[in-house]
Amino acid sequence: MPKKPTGKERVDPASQRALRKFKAEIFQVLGHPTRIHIIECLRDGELSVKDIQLRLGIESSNASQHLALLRASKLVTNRKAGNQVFYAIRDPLLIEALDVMRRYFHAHLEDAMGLLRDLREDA
Amino acid sequence: MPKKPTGKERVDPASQRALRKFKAEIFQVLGHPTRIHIIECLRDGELSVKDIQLRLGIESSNASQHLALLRASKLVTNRKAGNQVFYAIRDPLLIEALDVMRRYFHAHLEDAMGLLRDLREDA
DNA sequence: GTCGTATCTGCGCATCTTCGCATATAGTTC
DNA sequence: GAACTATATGCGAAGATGCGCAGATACGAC
Repeated sequence: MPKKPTGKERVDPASQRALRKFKAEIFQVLGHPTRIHIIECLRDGELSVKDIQLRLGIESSNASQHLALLRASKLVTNRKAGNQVFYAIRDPLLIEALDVMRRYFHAHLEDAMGLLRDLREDA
Repeated sequence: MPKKPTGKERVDPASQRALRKFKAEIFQVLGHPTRIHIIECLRDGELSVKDIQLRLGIESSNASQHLALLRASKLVTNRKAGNQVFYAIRDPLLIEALDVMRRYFHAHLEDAMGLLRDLREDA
């Protein structure tokens, strides 16, 4: 997609709308603490649903529902192995993007919650 | 503050939970097409509410509500100038983060193609 | 086949979101 | 002061979301 130095690019407005909707859906999927937690757990490799459920301390149905959302938005992949299903982050680019977001979060933590000034993150 | 001196976790779980909640709130604010649109419009500089409302073609109350959310989450700043209020992106780091996300979005545009097709069929 | 475990899905309920309309507040101009 | 524009806020309805529980499905062990 070449960029035109002219003022306005002529792109189909419907496509623009659809692209924004697509972006918003991705962000919305990321917009829940449990799903953030799941993705953070998957950062270092795949996990079974049971693993995730135990780590987060949630109902299995709840885990399933969140995983279904992550699956539907193509953020994760699922691999069936015998009795269980293993989930993993689909594209390492997502991790990279989240790392940049993490820089933003930490730069503005104090704005939103001054109580957590002593928060540290292990790299 | 309950801390685990095990060496495995260096941050207490309550803070971790709070941090995830904070991240989720930011993502959720980004998780709406209208707010995505507003931020994209503000990319190149500040705009008044009226400008935004006209560009997006939405009710002024609707614009105000979305801007209130962006304001509450500290993603934008608002500057009152006489009769009107100008909004701007607060931290260029957000733009940087969104650019990385954009790379992710474009890498997975195929996933969005289904959306595009559905939208075209509606129109 | 039966039993036990892992995962998913349907349902009901409570809560949150989003929109437009109406109204309120602030600033400018006369 | 009145009249006008620009933003913000309250309200209510329609829809979306999240949770736990119960039930369904799939797989392995026996």
